[in-house]
Formats: sequence, C-alpha cells, structure tokens
Amino acid sequence: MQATRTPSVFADCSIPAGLRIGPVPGIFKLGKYVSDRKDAGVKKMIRLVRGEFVDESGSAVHEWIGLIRAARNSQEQNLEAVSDLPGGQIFYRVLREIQAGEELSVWYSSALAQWFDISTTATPTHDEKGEERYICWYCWRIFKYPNTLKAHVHFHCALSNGKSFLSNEQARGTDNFSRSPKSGDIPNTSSSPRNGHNTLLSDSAKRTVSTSPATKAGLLKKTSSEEQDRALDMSVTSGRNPGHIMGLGGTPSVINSMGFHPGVRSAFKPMGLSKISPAEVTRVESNAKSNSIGFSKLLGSIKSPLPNVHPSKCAHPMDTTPPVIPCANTIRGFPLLPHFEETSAFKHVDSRMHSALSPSRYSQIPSAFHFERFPLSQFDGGKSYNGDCNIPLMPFTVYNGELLYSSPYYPLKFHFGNLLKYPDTVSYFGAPALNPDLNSITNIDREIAMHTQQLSDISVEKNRSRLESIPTSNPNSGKPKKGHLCLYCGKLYSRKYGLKIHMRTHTGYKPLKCKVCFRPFGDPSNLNKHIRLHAEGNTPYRCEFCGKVLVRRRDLERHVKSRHPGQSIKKTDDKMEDIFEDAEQKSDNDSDVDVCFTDDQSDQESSKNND
DNA sequence: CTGGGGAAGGGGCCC
DNA sequence: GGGGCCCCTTCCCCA
Repeated sequence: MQATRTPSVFADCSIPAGLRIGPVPGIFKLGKYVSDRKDAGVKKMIRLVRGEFVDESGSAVHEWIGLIRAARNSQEQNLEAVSDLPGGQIFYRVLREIQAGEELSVWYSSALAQWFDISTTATPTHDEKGEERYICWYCWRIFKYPNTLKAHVHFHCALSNGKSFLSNEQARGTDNFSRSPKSGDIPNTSSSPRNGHNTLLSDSAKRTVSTSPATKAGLLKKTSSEEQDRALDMSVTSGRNPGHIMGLGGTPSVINSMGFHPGVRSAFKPMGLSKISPAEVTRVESNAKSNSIGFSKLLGSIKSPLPNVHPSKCAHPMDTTPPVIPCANTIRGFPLLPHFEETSAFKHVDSRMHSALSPSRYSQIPSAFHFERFPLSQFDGGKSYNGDCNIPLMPFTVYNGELLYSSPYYPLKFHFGNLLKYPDTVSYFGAPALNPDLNSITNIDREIAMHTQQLSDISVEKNRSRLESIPTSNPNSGKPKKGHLCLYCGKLYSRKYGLKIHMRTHTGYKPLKCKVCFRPFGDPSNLNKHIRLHAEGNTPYRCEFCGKVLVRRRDLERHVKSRHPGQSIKKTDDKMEDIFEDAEQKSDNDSDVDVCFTDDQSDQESSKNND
C-alpha cells in the first residue's frame, strides 16, 4: 500500500527567528509519522498577517499546525517544539530565519524531548558505503535520519517499550540514558503524553476523547483529518485513560529487570536464542508438531504467557506489571516463536504465539464481531476462546486441513514501507550463525515480535475492513477458495512455494545473495533478474533504431515507445534471441556456481573451507 | 526517461 | 500425482 501523501507547510514569506507558532492543539505526538522518506505532498503556504500566522485560506494556526512535518535531522529543522511548563501548552519556536518557500520542519526541544521521554541524541553508524545510518538497538532496524530512529523507538519499536536507547554509547551505558529522564525531575503525571501508541481505542473511548476538555475548549475545532493526525494523534487515548501502559516510562527498573540490555549484541539474539539450546529448540518444535496432531489439543493449550495477570484483565504484553515471564524464549514479554519454517507459520502453531498477539486488542473489539465472522464451530469446539474473557484469542478456522488464522491485521507494508531495509542477511551476532536455521529463526521471530507491536497500533476499523477482504469458507460466499493463506496479510496463494516466497516479504528473510555485490534477495527470480545486471554488455535487448542496449524487455519497449514513437519492436529477433539464450545460460551457470548462493550454501562452503 | 528492486503468477523440472 | 523448487515474465513502485 502506498502511503497517503500528506500536505506539508511552507513559508510563504520570510519568517524571522524567535517567533512562536501555536499553541499546538490535541495530543502531542510529534514525529509519530515521520519516516526516512519525504513524500511530496500538497504545499500549504503560511504567512504572517498582522503578526499572526495564517495559511492561504486565512485559517488560523490550529487548523494547519498539525501538518508541519517532523524534522528528520537538525539540518532540516527550523522549528522546535517548546513548552513553558512541563505538560503545558506546546508552541513551535522559530529557530532560525525561515526563507520564503522553505518548508517548516519541527522537532522537540531538549526539555520537551525529556518530558516526552524521547532521546535527545542518536549516534550514527556507517553502512558499507560510508553513509550515516542510525540503528535501533532493540530491533536492529536501520534509519537514515536520527529523528526517524528516535520516533521509531518512542512510538513504534516493539522491543523498546518506547525507551530511548539510541546510540552506541547510550546502548553501552556510558551515559545516563538507560534511565528514563522522566523519572527524574519532571513528574510523571497522568497527563504524560507517552504511551499513546500502545493503546487501542474503542468507539466509546473515541467518544470520550471527542468530548474531552480540549475539544470543548475549541482546540480541536475540526475533526482530526489524516493529516492532522500525523502530529496530533487525537484518535488515541491520553491521560484520561489510566490504562495499563501508564507508568511504563516511570518504572525503568522493572523493565530492566526483565533482562534486556540494549547494545549488547547478544541482547537480541539471546532473548530468544541464547537461552534456548538447539536441543531446546528442537524440543519446542517437536512439541508444536505434536500439537498439530489435533487442533483441539493445540488450541486448548493456548494460555496467556503472563500467569500473574488474570485473563479478564486482558493485559497487554507491554504491561509492566508482570516482569516474570516463564517462557525461556521471550523478548521482554514478547514470546519468541519456536523454530518453525518460513511457510509453516500456520502449521506449527505454538500457543505462545497467540498470546503474544496482544489479547488486549481483542478485549476492545466487540466479541460479536468475531463470532459473526468466525462461528464457534470453526474454532474447533471453541477451545481457542479464553473462558474468563469470553474473547477469542485468535480468529482461527480450519480449512483444507490447515489451521488458518485469518489475520485481522492490516497489510504490513503499510507500516514498514517507509523504513529502510535492515541488513537481513548479515549476521546480527558478529559472526555468521553456525546454524543458518537459527539465523532465520531470529529474523522471523524478530519480525513477528515487531509486527505484533506494529499491528497493535492499528485501529479496529482498519481491522474490520481488512478482515472483510479475507477469503473465508463461508458457505454464503460460494465455492470456498483453496490455497495457502498468509498469516500476516490474508493473501491466498495457490502454491505453497508462492506463500513461502511471499512470507519472506513479511519476515525479511533473504537467504539468497548475489555473489558479485552480495545484495540479498528473498526471491530467487529477483536475484536472477539482478544477476543479469552484472552481465555487462551481454544483455539481450538492443534497440534496433539507435542501438541502445537494455537489460529487460520492458526497458526496450519503454525505450522504443518514448524515443522512437510510432516504431514497434520486432516480435522476435533470432539474433537477439540467441544472445538472450546465451545470456540466460551464462546466468544460469553463474547462478548455480559462482553468482548466487543461499545462506545454507555459503555455510556449507565455509564449513568446507574450515575443514 | 531510465534503471532497479519488490512482488506475484505461471510453466516446467525433479524427486 | 503432488510437493518443492527454479525460472521467466510482468506489473508496479520508486529514485
């Protein structure tokens, strides 16, 4: 899915430094929607008229201030968000003179960043090209800009709990960042803004918000549009909800006691893997497999991984209350899945997987909704229901002999499309994993852990629309569709292999590498396509009108269409066909022997070398 | 306009 | 025959 292009605010005239814009209405969530990529949206021009900022239609500040983009770094930042009092009204202060035509771009002042528990620093690392990159030491995502990383950690990272370990130095504990600044000088009041991203709003809650004092005061004069939502996420609960996340930022010791040590490379692998011996992994896997004997047995074993939490409370996995997680393979409360194959996510289902998927979300989804779409009979006797909550842990259905889990989630691309790819095929643990499967487990588990949290941000309405597009075996919908269903996005594939490759788009697992440039690929077809690029001059498509050589038929067609309008490509050119075949054969040979290899193969090779 | 990658569908081979 | 896989091709998106 392509991200909606949102307007951004530009200066229509020069704006002198020191001026204030604001106040910012609504719940302040600056940066929640910032990404490394900046879409070219509609320009909203603002100017100073008699000392007041208005846009081209004369609208006052609160109408458009939410459209001002979050700055990705200090270079593009020309405003800073400030507040006179902790928890008070927030304004944007002009840091330097803004030229006419320049985009307004804002980031937190230091004080405000502390108040919001957002890191004030992020130390870059460098990629293989020497370009600066910012790594989230929780989930290993890589960002181009410091602020996108900060926002990621604060708003989105499933593994950070919103904490701010951003730089290598911080991660190693060489400063005080391991301690939430908010637990210090600034009191952690119920109006503290952090935590919004962990909440999910019911309709009633939305109504509550809509009648909040802020709304009544006219600050939220207009219903929040998508655009305004970027900065003023009004659709989520604030301090009015004394919810389960509150206190997270103020209880760092509890979090740390869970054994996570940012920056220590083993800190990630380990939560899932270091504590599990290969034998243990095998055991868990075999358990899962044995469970697959009967779904009723499997489903009946589903329990919350948080034994201290009464199911009726439907505690969120991010809740800080239960620091003790009995499962060995967890990431700070996010259970890691046992070893399972890429495509077997619906095959070897472990009970903890389901409980990891944030039962609290379901606690706020009208249960009738699930019942309606997933009749009890489809849940294998209803054993997937939590008896105390009377809420289904996961909408299961069994179809074609496979356990289908109809994801109520939105397509994941929606969430990750703005993020840079992280180095999927490199070893995260300093050295290549001895067992390639373990490496893949890590990728898959990490992805799932992240997806779990990312997905928890999604509104019920989106879930509903998503669910409605999921193929079901509903007798009313005619002949049931056959195929292999993707756990994540609900897509149906006619072939299992197709699903396997597709799953890699969710998990990020890219076992194939170009041996020339080491670029990783998840899809062998794409690797082969890529490999052709290395076959210099040996490309099969040459323009018969100008001699230009192109690597794909599409390129040639596009080229002829644009450069030689009216001309057409000959249907088949024997000579070209020969060249193509030669190139193909070369490519095939190369791909078998020299050019591409999988992690497995490379491991075999390395082990041979070691021998 | 062009180059490149992501994703997916379908044909075909091998076991 | 079915499963797994490779490969080609196409479409789409993006820089």
